[in-house]
Amino acid sequence: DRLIAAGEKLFAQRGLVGVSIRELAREAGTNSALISYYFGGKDGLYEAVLERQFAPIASLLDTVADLTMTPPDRIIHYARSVAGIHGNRPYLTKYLTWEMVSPSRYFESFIRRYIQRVYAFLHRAFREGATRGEFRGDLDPEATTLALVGMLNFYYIVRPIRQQLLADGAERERDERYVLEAVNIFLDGVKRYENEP
Amino acid sequence: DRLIAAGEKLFAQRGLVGVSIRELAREAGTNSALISYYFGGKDGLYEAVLERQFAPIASLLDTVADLTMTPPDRIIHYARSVAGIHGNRPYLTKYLTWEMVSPSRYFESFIRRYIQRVYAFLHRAFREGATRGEFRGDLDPEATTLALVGMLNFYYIVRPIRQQLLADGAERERDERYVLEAVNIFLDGVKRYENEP
DNA sequence: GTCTATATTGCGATAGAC
DNA sequence: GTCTATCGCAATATAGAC
Repeated sequence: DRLIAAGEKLFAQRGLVGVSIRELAREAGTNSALISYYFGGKDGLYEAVLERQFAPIASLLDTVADLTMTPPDRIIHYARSVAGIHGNRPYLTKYLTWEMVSPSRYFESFIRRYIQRVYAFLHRAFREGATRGEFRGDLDPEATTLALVGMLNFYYIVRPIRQQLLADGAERERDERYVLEAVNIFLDGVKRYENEP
Repeated sequence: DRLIAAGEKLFAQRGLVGVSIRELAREAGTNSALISYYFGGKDGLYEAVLERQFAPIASLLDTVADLTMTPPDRIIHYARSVAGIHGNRPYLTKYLTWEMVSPSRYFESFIRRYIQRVYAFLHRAFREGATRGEFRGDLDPEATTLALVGMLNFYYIVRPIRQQLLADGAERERDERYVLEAVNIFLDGVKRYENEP
């Protein structure tokens, strides 16, 4: 549907309250009455857009939650998946950020759930890694989780600003290099000392 | 001025377009005509609020840019300062995030300048640390800078969500613990290997 | 300086033609 | 199913009383 495509673009740029139904209709090449007809109003279109944006995340969380992998491998796999998701969905970070800075009425229903699943997955990996002696035992799992999630997500939040500073193509490759380097730093900082008891 | 105080609170919660001058006037206990009288309109009030929020940052950047310190100490000092600033200015992260997700017309004028100064400071610390042999020589300074800034700033972005998950007081102390632990992980991940040439 | 009252514009939603 | 026209409302800004 062209209206959803228009919504994905405009809501990402200016948020739910920043876009009018007339703009949405113009972008989609139709009229504003169809938004009410198909989605019951502007909020309904926004909800449909959110669902489209977050739909593939659940399945990728399933893939990454393979507990036969070692905790460090799980984290590396997770980080690579994050890069893949954001590569395919350039607006996803925008929606996450919009919903964190000013939650819509749809935040509680499923965005919060996605955040909790990611958090639980990483939290568990850190606890298991510490038990198995792969990670330092003195780390607070909550802080460690937030540090990793922050390193990875903030990169995509500042992406538009960064692109203005360093203009050129090959962004996809640059994103992958960043994720690998960040995880590298993180895992070196998190791993068990050689002489730790 | 009570209008600025009202603006700091409401703009942080719902952004520039999400707040009406009537709400601002009600929050300040006056009427909406005074916003135009004193600030020339809603945008002018928003600009005044932004200036108040970002004013103390420049001086703190000066403090932290003491080049007699070693690069690792500079980074620790910077991280502590970040925690201090956000402790005193609970809305600052909101304004940074709002301006990153949907830049207002004031973004270019001084928010971008603040970002560039922080970036330049950290970038320089990493380059010098690598030259002096305190940090690994194979790290990309840009990625390293973004990883650290992301670890620290993302923590404050998700702070409201985290507080709902883990309800209790003593937040200030928890913030400091997080910053110390994150920097610890980061510096361990970034430091020169023992047997590196 | 501070207020009320109002002019003007743009919003979301909908009625009704086709 | 898609359009135009419009209703009712809330937005910002301002004129003018005090």
